[in-house]
Amino acid sequence: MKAVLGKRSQDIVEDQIDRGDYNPSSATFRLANSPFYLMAHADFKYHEDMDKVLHKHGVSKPIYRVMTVLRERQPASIGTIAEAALTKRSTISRIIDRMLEQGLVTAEPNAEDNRITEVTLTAAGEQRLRKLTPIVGRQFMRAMDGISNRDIAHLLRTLQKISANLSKLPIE
Amino acid sequence: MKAVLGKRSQDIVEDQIDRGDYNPSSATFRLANSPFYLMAHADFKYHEDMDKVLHKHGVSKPIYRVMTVLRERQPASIGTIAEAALTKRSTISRIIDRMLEQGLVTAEPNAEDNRITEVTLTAAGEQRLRKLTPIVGRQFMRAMDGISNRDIAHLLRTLQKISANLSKLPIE
DNA sequence: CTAAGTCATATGTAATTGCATATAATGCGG
DNA sequence: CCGCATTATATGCAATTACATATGACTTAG
Repeated sequence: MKAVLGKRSQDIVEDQIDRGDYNPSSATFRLANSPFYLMAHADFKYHEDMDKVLHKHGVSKPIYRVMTVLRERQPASIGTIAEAALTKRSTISRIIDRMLEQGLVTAEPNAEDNRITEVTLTAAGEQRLRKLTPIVGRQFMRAMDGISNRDIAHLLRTLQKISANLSKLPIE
Repeated sequence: MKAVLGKRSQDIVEDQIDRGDYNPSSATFRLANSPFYLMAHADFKYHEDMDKVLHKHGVSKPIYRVMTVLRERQPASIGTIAEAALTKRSTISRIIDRMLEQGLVTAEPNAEDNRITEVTLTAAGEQRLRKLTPIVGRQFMRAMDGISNRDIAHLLRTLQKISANLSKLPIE
């Protein structure tokens, strides 16, 4: 593609052609400048410290994630939880087993469709979650130190666009 | 902190106090507006499709991640790879075993310090990586569709700040 | 120069996850 | 109303991961 008058060719390359260094297929690509690597890195560090604290309260990372999903919509089916928690259904099925043993949730068949298992937080589950919330809140504040709410809003918009793009039909 | 003349109090609250809805301990918090959930979601979707394609080429997600680390610095020790690949050392040790079986890497003890295992991509490993690169590149372009390079640069800066914050001393 | 301490990796074992499949319930075409 | 396809979950089994610990190599105090 040729440069257009009034717009530097560099801009055209950067904005519309190949994403330059950002593209993992670029010769000058570096992980430290890769959006997806940095997302994974930030998410990893965020949970790394937190998991240790959560474990002291008998809650693993996947269990915590299921609890946060249930906080928003209850009751929820195994499939719904799996999708929201980014985990396979069979795995969620077993995580719910562990949560049942701990008395954190109940699991009842749906009255209208007996195939569906409806999972609900128990009072104990709700209480456990409330206990953990401030810990997670502090970690969040720590992560966002020195970042304006305007920048967080911008981050959200970009991440939402990326998620939406990737929910369209896949490659190949 | 007091309001400063010339700055609306709303800005002060939004920029400096409690992060409002973004904070996981807020009563109005929603996963769909949570930066860390969205990072995990975007990263998950990004790899979900890609892994299927990579598997056809005999490369799993962790193996691919190790290869991208090695592309940047070679040779690299088990510990170095583990840190960069966000995976435990013992796990990397076994992943390298599998890569050795596939002839993707060599592993030699460091001449000066015999404890260290130096891992290097073989010619076959380099070739495999080159073969996969355009596939990953297409997935990246798909993810970033409709997002300007300016926004990507902004995203990077914010993610780098978050990572830096989380690399400081942990909570509790 | 030696013994204790530290460091890097490897490995035994247990737990977790995912794939493939089984089971059971619902929906639908005829 | 029947049988076949589909859907939701559960489970046997294999692979992966992590924790705890072992092994071997370097480092350093004395």
